[in-house]
Amino acid sequence: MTSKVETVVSVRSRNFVHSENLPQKVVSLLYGDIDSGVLAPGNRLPTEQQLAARLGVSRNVIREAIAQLRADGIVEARQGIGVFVLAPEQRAAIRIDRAALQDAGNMERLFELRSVLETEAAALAAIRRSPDQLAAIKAHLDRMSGEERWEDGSIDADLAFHREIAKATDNTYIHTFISFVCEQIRQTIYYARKINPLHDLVTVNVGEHVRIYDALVAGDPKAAAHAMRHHIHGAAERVGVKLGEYPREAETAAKRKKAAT
Amino acid sequence: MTSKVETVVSVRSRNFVHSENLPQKVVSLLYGDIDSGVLAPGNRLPTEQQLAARLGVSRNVIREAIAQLRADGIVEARQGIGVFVLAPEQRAAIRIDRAALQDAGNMERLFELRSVLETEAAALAAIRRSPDQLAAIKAHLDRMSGEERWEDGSIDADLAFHREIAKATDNTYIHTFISFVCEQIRQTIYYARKINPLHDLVTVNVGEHVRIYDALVAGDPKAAAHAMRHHIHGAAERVGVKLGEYPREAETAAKRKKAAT
DNA sequence: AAAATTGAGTTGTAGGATGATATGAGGACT
DNA sequence: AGTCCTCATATCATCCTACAACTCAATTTT
Repeated sequence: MTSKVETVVSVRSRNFVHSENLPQKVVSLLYGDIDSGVLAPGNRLPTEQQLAARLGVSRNVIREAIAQLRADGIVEARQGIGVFVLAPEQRAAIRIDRAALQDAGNMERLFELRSVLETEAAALAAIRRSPDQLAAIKAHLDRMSGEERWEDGSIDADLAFHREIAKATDNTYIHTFISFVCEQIRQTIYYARKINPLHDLVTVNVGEHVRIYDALVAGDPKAAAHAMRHHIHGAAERVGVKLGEYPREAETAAKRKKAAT
Repeated sequence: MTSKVETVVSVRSRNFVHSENLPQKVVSLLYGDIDSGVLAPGNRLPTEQQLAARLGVSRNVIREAIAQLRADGIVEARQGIGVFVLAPEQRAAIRIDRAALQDAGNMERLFELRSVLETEAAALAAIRRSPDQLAAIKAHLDRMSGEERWEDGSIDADLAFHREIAKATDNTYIHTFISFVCEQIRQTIYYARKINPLHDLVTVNVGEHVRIYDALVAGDPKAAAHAMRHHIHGAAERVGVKLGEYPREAETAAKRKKAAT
């Protein structure tokens, strides 16, 4: 078999809460210990037997959990010695706790990341989009417009619209990252709709998308970036999140006080 | 025990041929079958026992391998039925061969993503950075300046500088994403130095960093973004990659021909 | 003192046994 | 005939024991 070095970007476990595996629980637990510093980088994990005994599961479950951590680059297992926590620089693993996304503050940060990524992506897409990609983007836009209310289909079309733009950047990495974020957004929206019914501002939403699309057609990166940023800020507000001022256009914000973390 | 749903972005590296695990081999094998279409989306995998018998390993090994595929969102195991290959849309898992990073084109895309992310991050950091974070950034800058040539230590300090800025955005997601990209960059640089010795333009490099730092101190997001963008384009050139024009400042580029993907 | 041996501890692999869950076949009842 | 129930079967999920391979340190031997 090939000895490739691969990079895997993965969205783990969709919204099925139904039956979380035992190994998954162990993974969450160990992740928590590592994040909270109980298990610092360089530390050795308890032995598989100890973990099995402490958590009341079999050693196989522990092994599957550790296999995942190892696959994610969080720990390193050395036969005959033990399992060790890797330094954050080495681990290069992103973990987004989806439960944390239900916090409004985290949702705000997620939308901010989205703004950062997609604003520039729109500018790139405006320059590079092919006619075919324009058509695909238009198709999603039409599908979105067809919906009367903000239903699931509309959300799917909305996100597909954004993914298509990301694809039009002709940059796999940007596409990958934005797809990833979009998936998070989808989960977040599903949750947000449970706690408070969203405003049915389809008209506004579609209008914002149309402006983005027009900028792409015109091949105007500046306009595309601006329209995208405006849209994402609007979308954030519609799910109950208020983003800060546009960083690039509002230097005055530099004077506001910032509490140290 | 918590019932968290998690999302993980991970770098998996199995270039170490020395001790490739049995489960890793099985993962590679199944990945290959899925990629090549032998196992199409919707198909059911052979049962654990069949796989174990066919590959001559124990079921535990098969289980660990499948657990990883499941963690990556490639397959879905349903108790009592079997393990099924997910459709690419559902799987939301993209595999990037790191060998591809050694292609100049991919390196260019990676730097482009970096530009997208860090430009905006610099603007945010200019607004939000705390005094402590400024000090930390300065420390990395000094460490970088101390090096005579572009050695490993200098590279580490360089990347740490960027990570610290990402951290100063006060946005965990942005920080995480940029850290991830930085790690890819590090791998890329190590490779790039093998094929052709890099230019030792430490002075230039440090100068660019100083400009970024000054903008952060001044709290000027526009200047920070501009300095960062300029720096990343310069850094890309120093490793032999020429990025396109600044998308936001050069609308004229919209007219250039673009071959469809 | 240096080298070889031994032993304990740990992860890696093997294989069986049992529980949980989904599917489909067959029969009983309406 | 159609519906519902029960049961056998297939499969994953978990548990268990045992052994192999590896590392390290203490012990013994040279």
